[in-house]
Parts: sequence; structure tokens; C-alpha cells
Amino acid sequence: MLEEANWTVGKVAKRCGVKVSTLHYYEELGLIRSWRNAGNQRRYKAEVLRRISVIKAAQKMGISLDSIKRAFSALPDNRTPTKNDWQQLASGWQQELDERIRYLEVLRDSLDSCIGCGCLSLTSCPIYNPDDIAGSQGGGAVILTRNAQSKS
Amino acid sequence: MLEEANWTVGKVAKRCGVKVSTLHYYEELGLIRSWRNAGNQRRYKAEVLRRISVIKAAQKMGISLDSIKRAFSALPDNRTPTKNDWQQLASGWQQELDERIRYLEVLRDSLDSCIGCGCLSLTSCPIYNPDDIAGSQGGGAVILTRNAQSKS
DNA sequence: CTAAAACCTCAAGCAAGGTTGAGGTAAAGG
DNA sequence: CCTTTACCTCAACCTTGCTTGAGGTTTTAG
Repeated sequence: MLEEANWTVGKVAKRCGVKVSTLHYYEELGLIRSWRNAGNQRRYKAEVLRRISVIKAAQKMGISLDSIKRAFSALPDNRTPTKNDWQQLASGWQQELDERIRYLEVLRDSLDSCIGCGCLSLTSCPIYNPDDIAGSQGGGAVILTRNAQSKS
Repeated sequence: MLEEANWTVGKVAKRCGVKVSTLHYYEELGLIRSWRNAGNQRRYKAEVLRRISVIKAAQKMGISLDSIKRAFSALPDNRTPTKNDWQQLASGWQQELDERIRYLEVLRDSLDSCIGCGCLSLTSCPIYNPDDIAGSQGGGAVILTRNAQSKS
């Protein structure tokens, strides 16, 4: 099993369904790491495969690379993350996902009644209301799409 | 009710919680329309308020401005959209939203079991699997976040 | 009537998340 | 050995969704 630490960038890319340039980019952002062989080419540990799949999963949840990076920083630096380490990450995201789902459900359920109604009321209509369900970001819990609509 | 068609850009912005520049931008994209007064300033019909709130709602669902524009193109051009017109739009989006929610639920439910497991199997693991739940885009129904991870 | 507030246009800039291309080096196959 | 394929770096570019600023005009309030 010396193969363990000998994944080339091309193989990782193929295996994960991403482009080589994406791996370069993730490395630049500090999301993944590699060592270099004698000829200065990247080599990866098998661990990177899981990292990348987790990144992709998190992105599908709507989590930014930046948040992912912050989440990854909770992983052990010295050893390969265990099943347990990953599951801890996951449970944090699960809560965000729950909130996100709940939010989308509210939106869905109010969509029909609201979109056609006359209730362009700033205060009560969940659709019209410019502000979201929760207001924090980066704080730890909520990541939902926010785009601070500030004063004009 | 001559006020009907006399909303200034500033008032619309304030009322909708967006910036004036956003309204300019939306107009440029063809999402909203205005007429000009004698001094070349934009004036809006009250209808624009609903359009903007619908745009914002759709964005919260994760729908792109481009898709919103396409959806809007189904609205009548000659008359002010009715409650019914809007509800038709809404029902289309509701289905997308349903799919999106279902997808996120799958993700959430598999997150815990999957993220820490050894199942880096390309075929069955819903997290690892590079492809999404559905494969169509632009076809009409599914719009969900897709980012065609192409071959490297 | 005048000053401030609101508007106008157009160009440039920002942030996220990558992709593309040029110019050059390494590794792998026959 | 030689050619192809894979890799390397760095800079520039792309898309989405806006924002900012410069330079100038219109409206509105007092």
C-alpha cells in the first residue's frame, strides 16, 4: 500500500469529477494539501478524495468555500481525520441544512397564497419581506444565502 | 389614483429594500420596466413592486436572474399581470422548490452515515457521487443548482 | 431663487468560484 | 531515444449579481 500517498493530480481529478485547475485552486485556498515529488509534481494522500467529496457535498448544501475552510480548520492537523472527525463536521452542517430546508419550506408554502395576493406589506408577508428568517452569518450556525441589502 | 404610475426610483428602492443601482441593473436586464418623465427620470407603475418582490423571493429559492427573466417572459406583455398570472409562475417554481428541498433532505439524511464511512463509491454514495439527483437543465422543469462538472 | 437632494449615464470595480492559455518541464510508452 | 501525455506556474479572463464613482442634470424645499 505505498500507493497511499501517490495520487497524481490527474487521477484525483478524474476520480472526483473535477478539473485539475480546480484542485490547484482548492490548494491555493488551503482546502487541500499535497506534497511534491522530485520533479515538482503534486502528489496526494488518499485522504484528499474524501476531502474533495466533502467539499462538493457542502457546496451542494450552499456552503461557501470560505465556510468550508473554516469548518476544516477544526480537523486535526497532525493526523489523518477519522470517521469521527468527519461526523462532527457533518453534524454541524446538518443543522444548517435543517434551517435551510425549513426556510425553503416556508417559502414554498407561502408562495402560492402570497405571490398573487395584495399583501405587499413589509411586515408580515414572508415573501415580500426583505429580510430573511435569521440574520447571522459566520457566527457559527446559520449560513443561508444572505446579501445585506443596505440603505440606498 | 394618478399616483399609480408615478413611483420614482428612490421610492421603489426604499419600499423594496433594494438600492437604486439594483433597479437600474434589473431594468438593464429586462426584468423590470419604467417610463421616463419630461426630465428623463424613471417612473414606475405600482406593478413594479410586485415584480421586485417576486424577483427577491425567487432569488431566495436559488433561482438565477436569468431564469427569472425567462419565467417572466410568460407574463402578459400588454396588460398588467393578474393574480392568476402570478400564481402560475409560482406553481412552476413551487415544483422546483420541492425538488430542491427533497434533494437537500437526501443530502442531510445521508450526511451523517455517509461522510464518515468508507463508501467512496462512485456509484451509490449520494454525497460522493459527482452528479446530482436529476440531470436536465434548461429543459423546462429543473433549474436547481447545476454546475456541470465536466471532464478534466 | 437657490441650495440640497435625487436623478441620469457610463465605466470600472468587487467577490466567488473557477477556467483558459502561454511557455516550459517531467514522466511514461514503444 | 524520442514523442506524447501529464504537469508546472502565473497571469488573465469568465459569469453572476451588483456597487461605486465621476461628471452632469432635475426636482423639490425653504
